Amino acid sequence: MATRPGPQPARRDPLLAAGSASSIKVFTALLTRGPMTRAEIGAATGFSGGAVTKAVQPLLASGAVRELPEQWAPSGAGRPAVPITVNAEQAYVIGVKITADALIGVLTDLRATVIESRRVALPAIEEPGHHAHTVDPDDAIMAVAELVRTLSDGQPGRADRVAHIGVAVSGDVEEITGTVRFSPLLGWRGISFAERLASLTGLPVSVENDVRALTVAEQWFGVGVTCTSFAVVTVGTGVGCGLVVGGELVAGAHGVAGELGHLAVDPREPECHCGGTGCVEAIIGEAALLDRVAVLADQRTKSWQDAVALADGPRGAQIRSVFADAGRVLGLAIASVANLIGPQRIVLTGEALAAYDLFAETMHSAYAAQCFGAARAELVVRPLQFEHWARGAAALAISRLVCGAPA
Amino acid sequence: MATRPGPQPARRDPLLAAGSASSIKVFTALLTRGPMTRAEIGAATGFSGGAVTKAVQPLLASGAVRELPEQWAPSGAGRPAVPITVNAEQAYVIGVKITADALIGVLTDLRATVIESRRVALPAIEEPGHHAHTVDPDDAIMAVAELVRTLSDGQPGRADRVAHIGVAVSGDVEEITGTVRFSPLLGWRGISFAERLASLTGLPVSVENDVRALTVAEQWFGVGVTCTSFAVVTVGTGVGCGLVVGGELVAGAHGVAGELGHLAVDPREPECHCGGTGCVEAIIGEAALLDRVAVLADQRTKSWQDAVALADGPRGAQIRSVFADAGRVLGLAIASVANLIGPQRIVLTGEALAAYDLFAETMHSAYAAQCFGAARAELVVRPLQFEHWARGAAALAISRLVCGAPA
DNA sequence: CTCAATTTCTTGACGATGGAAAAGAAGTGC
DNA sequence: GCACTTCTTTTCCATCGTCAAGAAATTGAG
Repeated sequence: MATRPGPQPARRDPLLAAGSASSIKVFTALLTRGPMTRAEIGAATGFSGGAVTKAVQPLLASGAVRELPEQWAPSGAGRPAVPITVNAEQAYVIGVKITADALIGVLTDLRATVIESRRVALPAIEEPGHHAHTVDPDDAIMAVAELVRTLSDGQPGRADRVAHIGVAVSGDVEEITGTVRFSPLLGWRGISFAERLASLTGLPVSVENDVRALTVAEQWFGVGVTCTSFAVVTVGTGVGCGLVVGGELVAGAHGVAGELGHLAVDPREPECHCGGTGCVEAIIGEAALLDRVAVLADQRTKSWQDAVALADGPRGAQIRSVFADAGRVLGLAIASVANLIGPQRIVLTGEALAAYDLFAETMHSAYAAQCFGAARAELVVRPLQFEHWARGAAALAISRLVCGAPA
Repeated sequence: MATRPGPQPARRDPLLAAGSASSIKVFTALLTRGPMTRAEIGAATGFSGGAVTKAVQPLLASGAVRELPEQWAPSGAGRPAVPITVNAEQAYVIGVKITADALIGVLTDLRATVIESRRVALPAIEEPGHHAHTVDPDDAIMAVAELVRTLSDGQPGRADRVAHIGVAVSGDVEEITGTVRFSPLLGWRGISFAERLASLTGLPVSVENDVRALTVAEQWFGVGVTCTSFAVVTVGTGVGCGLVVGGELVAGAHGVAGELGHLAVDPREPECHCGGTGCVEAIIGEAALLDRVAVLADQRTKSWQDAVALADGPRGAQIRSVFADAGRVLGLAIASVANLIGPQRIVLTGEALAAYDLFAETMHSAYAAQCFGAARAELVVRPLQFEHWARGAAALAISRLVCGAPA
């Protein structure tokens, strides 16, 4: 293997280089559960007071956290508590989501608050015999590097603070090495994405499956703050699912897990592209559903929004019943997750939420009916903003930055 | 709450009372991975040599483990290694499985090797309006206590060594307190089983859901020895599933998990007793399947064996196709587990394996077809002996005895 | 037989970790 | 100012596990 020339992978990583295990624990607690006083940190982490003081000291010294002018303290009797907060702007991360036709990139602070977001179109290659267009991996990597540069240079001095890049790709990703094993959507196979992007940008790069990245975002900054066991269900082009059990993201022994889209729910349905029969995705995935709507409306539909719009037109009743039926299937699929894993909560998100009003009722009732006993996890519906996927990638980057691991 | 009189709950537990965390780790490694030399223990647990020595010392002193006359060492150069083994007979446990019409109890050593097993019939109560008979909980507890006594007294001196009782019950069990929240099969609701049995026997008692107990057995003495992520699928009266993810048994946020029997796989099927539609259990559970066979054979069938026998009689072809169809559904259900969790292996067991030959082919092909990509976990088919459920309960007792926790 | 070489096991010093308890700090309420 | 409360810091200590040195027990070569 020849060493690739170009900017060295600088590895600016060690944000918490001085961090002992307890310091990292305290830091992540502060990062995810907002400003807290030392006493609260102790309660939240289970550490004794003394241990908290010891853990906080190096964090203060390194500028990772700072004390707040105590203002908002409830000020009862006793010595006033000093709230401590993470210096969220001490470092930035960039998250990029790669879709078949565009890149979406966000620059966020350590709390995953989006500071700037950008979308750039990707040139598509029409491949003969392939119904969807695919993306050239070299083009994509160059374009991501360019996008990273643009986001980094948005403000003077900003570039120095960008500490990590997270990339979210649909498909099978080997997270340790940041290699895209296989992405049907993009037509990629065995692309050493992280390595190549790191060498182009000089920054550490983490690559993950998009649904899993979104799940990491929930784990750190969403329902995971109060839950050790939850699922994230996404419905859009595909139907996916990220699982956190016992506080840990479920990776799957062979890198595959959360393939909710390929549960078999109806033997009458035709074969799915995966080789299975009656797959959820083959019924309520974008392609299947929009096709069905298009046939009824006698008009091509390119997005969930289009389809929703048609539900008010002629044959609206039939179109609405297509959505209602999809809602039922989705409800059953979510119930399968609840029955099998028993998570505390299930977050529902994805592009299909544009049609939420059209399928909510049947989804909820099918879900409620199919859930076994007490398995009925609380459903959290999370409408998807266009940069959410990229923010998931940013959350991935933050988690790597804080906890270390793959680069 | 009046304190119940009778023999005190003696809590003979502290088998490893002197056990520090590392000692317990070493002990469980020895228990589950057989005799090992100190060097091997170090490799297996990740401890340094010194740490192993220190951890082993108290175990040797307390008689928990012993050195073996080194015989079987591969004897290369260097100081010969001394294999160390758990004193499996230093303590016994008793595992009891409660079914609707009988108790099955086993006495095992610490390696879950069955030393003696017994089955006693339970008097059934016919309840008006209830299609199956139920069991009076008081009768059952008395009968279990009696069974424990019988197994304990099988040999002089044995009773003193019995250290823990595990009980496996179908249904919803709160393991912490050993309370049976709801068992439809037995018709129980809110029975403080562990507490009452402990007070009757003077021994610590752990109660668990039967499928989960079987899963603990696999975790400690089965596939779990080489796997940190696996599923146990049982098919019999019901269809259940125990999950181990990241080395931890999945309990479910509300105590419910692994309800594989209530995945929806076919909207054409009638409603299941759980309120869902197209549940796996309503298609291939004992009741559903035997009914279908009975109709075809024009003859009542009471067990899987009966049904299998009929497959050679008149209308055998049709009966065989019933099994084949059940195999297909089972294959899809198992694939759902594989697709969602991505375990390394899936253990298939349960009474229905009596009919394995009749459904194996369709099951395997449906499983293979429905598994998404690399999710195809290795299937381990584990024919069920009649005391396996009870041995699961014993494994539960061992795990509690060694790791502490609920009593 | 003697002597390296080798591997296993033991021991003791050391650093890291985190808890308990006491002391100190900084307020409130009277 | 004084008691009282609560938060934070400090000090001391027990535990844990690594490291390095050395003791023990064997093989195999000379």
